[in-house]
Amino acid sequence: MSQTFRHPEILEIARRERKVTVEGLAQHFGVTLQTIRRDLTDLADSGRLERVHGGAVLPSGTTNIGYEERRSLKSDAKRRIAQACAAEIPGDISMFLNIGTSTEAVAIELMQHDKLMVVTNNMNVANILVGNEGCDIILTGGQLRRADGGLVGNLATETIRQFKFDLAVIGCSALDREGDLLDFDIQEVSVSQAILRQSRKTFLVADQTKLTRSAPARIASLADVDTFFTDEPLPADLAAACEAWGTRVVVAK
Amino acid sequence: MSQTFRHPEILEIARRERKVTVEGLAQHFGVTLQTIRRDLTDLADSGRLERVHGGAVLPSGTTNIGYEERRSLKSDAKRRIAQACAAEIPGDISMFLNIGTSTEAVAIELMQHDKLMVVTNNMNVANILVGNEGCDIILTGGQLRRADGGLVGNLATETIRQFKFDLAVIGCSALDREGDLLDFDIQEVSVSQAILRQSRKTFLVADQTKLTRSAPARIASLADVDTFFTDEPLPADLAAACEAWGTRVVVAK
DNA sequence: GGGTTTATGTTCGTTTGTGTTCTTTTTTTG
DNA sequence: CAAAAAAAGAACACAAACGAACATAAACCC
Repeated sequence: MSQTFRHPEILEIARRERKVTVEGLAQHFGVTLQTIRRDLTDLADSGRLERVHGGAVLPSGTTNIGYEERRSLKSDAKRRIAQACAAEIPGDISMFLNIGTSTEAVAIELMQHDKLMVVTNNMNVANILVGNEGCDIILTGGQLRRADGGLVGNLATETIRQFKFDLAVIGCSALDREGDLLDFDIQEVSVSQAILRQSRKTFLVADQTKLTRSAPARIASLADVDTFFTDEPLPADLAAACEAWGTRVVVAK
Repeated sequence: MSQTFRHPEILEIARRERKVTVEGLAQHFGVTLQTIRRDLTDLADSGRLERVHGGAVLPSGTTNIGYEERRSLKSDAKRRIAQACAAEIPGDISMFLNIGTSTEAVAIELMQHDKLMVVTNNMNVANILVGNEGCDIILTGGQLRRADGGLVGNLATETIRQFKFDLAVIGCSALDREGDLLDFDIQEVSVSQAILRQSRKTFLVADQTKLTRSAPARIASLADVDTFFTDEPLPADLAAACEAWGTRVVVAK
C-alpha cells in the first residue's frame, strides 16, 4: 500500500468532522477525485476508515462487534449444536448458562421450555430468555463487558457459590488436542470453574472451530464434562480419550 | 448492503433518542422518505435496528419488557425531570441508578456523559447505557423481574454493600403528604435503603402522579434526600417541610 | 543517466444511490 | 367492521460515484 502525506491528514479531518467526502478532500488537497478515492480505499483496507458512497466515516467500534456476533449466532452449526443440547434439557430444573455465543444459541432454543430456573452471567442470555415467561432468570452481578455482554469479576464467582445447579451448560474459547478447555480471560476461567464445582451435571457446547484455536488459560478437562455437544466428529485420538473418560460426545445432525 | 454517511448518524440518533422516525430523519438529512426507508431496512437487515411502523427502534432484547412503560418513558414530564437531573450530574463519578421508569429516563439523558461508573439493579438501565462507551456498567445480581426489568432479592442488597457511591439517583412508587418515600415491594425497599446508606449524595426523581398514589412500604423520608427533581411545584405544606429539612426541590422547566 | 517504481491524471464503462410514481400493506378512525 | 389515512414496498429513470485501464510524470536506485 502506498503512503502519502495525505493519509494522516485525512484521518485527522475524519476524526474532527466524523466524516469526509471525496469531493471535499479533492478540493482541499487540490487533487482529482480518483486520487482521493484511492486514498480512501487504502485507508479502508487498513481498517482505519469505513468507506461509504461519496466519502468515508470513522469505523464503528462495538456496533460491528455486536453485529458480527449476532451473525455467528445464526450460523447453522451453532444452531444445530444448540438444538441437540436443548433437546436433552428437561423441564423443571435449575441450570447455569455462561458467557459465549454458543450458550446464547442454547438460550434461544430454550424459549419453549417450561419451569426452568436459569442462572447466568450473560446479559444476552437474560435478554433472550426474558421472552420465556415460564423461566425464572437470575443474573449474577458483575461488571458488564461490552464485547460479549458478560458479567465478570468476583461478584459473579461469589454469586455462583450460593447455588447448586442441576445442570451447567458452558462454552469455551478454545479446546486443545489433549482435551483441555481453554479461555482467553483468566477471570472468566474462575467463574467457569466455580460453575463446574456447583453443578451436578455438565454440558459443553463448542463447535469444531474451537479445536483450531488456542487460548492461554485452562478451565478444565473434557474428562470433567458429562456430555460434549459439537457439530463434527472428533479426531480419532480425542474421541478415544473421551471414550476412556466416559465423556459422551454428541455430534449434532 | 449499501453504506452511506447517514447510517452511523442514524444509529447515533437512535441510541440517543431510543427511536427514530422516517419522517424525522428525512427532514434531518434532507432526503426523501423512500431513501430513509431503504436506510432503515438496511440497518434492520444487519440487525443493528429493529424496524417498526413509521421508523425504527434499538434491537435490545428487553424491547419486550414493559412496552407500556416505554410509552410512559416518553412522557414529557419524565423527560424534563430526567434532563434537569442529568444536568446536575458531573462526569467522572460513581453512581447508582435503581428500578423505575424515572431512573431509566435519567439513564437516557446520561448517554452523553463521559467517564461514569454506573451501578444498577435495573436491566433496562444497563441495556440503555451499553450504548455509551464512556460508561462502566456494573449490575447487581438478583432475580430478574419481568414487570420492570429489576434485579431483586438479597443478592442486590449484598452487592450494594460492597460499594460507596458519589451519588445515588432513586425513584419510588409513591410519595405521601408527610414526605415519606413509599414502595410496593418490601424487597425493593431494603435495596433502596442500602443505596441511601452507601452514597454520599442522593437525588430523588419522581413526577407528581406519585403524590396521588399510595404504597405500603416505607423507604425513607424526603429529609434523607439531598435534591428532589419533579415536574410541578409541591403543595405548600410539603414544600415548607422540604425547606425545613434542607431538601432542595427542583421543578423541571 | 537509464531503467524502474510509484503516484497521479484522464477516460470510459459499470455500479450504486436517489427521486418519482404507483401499488400493496398496515394502522387508525368513525 | 369497513373506510380512510399513513406507511411501506416495488419498479423505473437518472445522475452521481466508482473502479479499471492506460498514459504521464515525478521520485528512486543502482
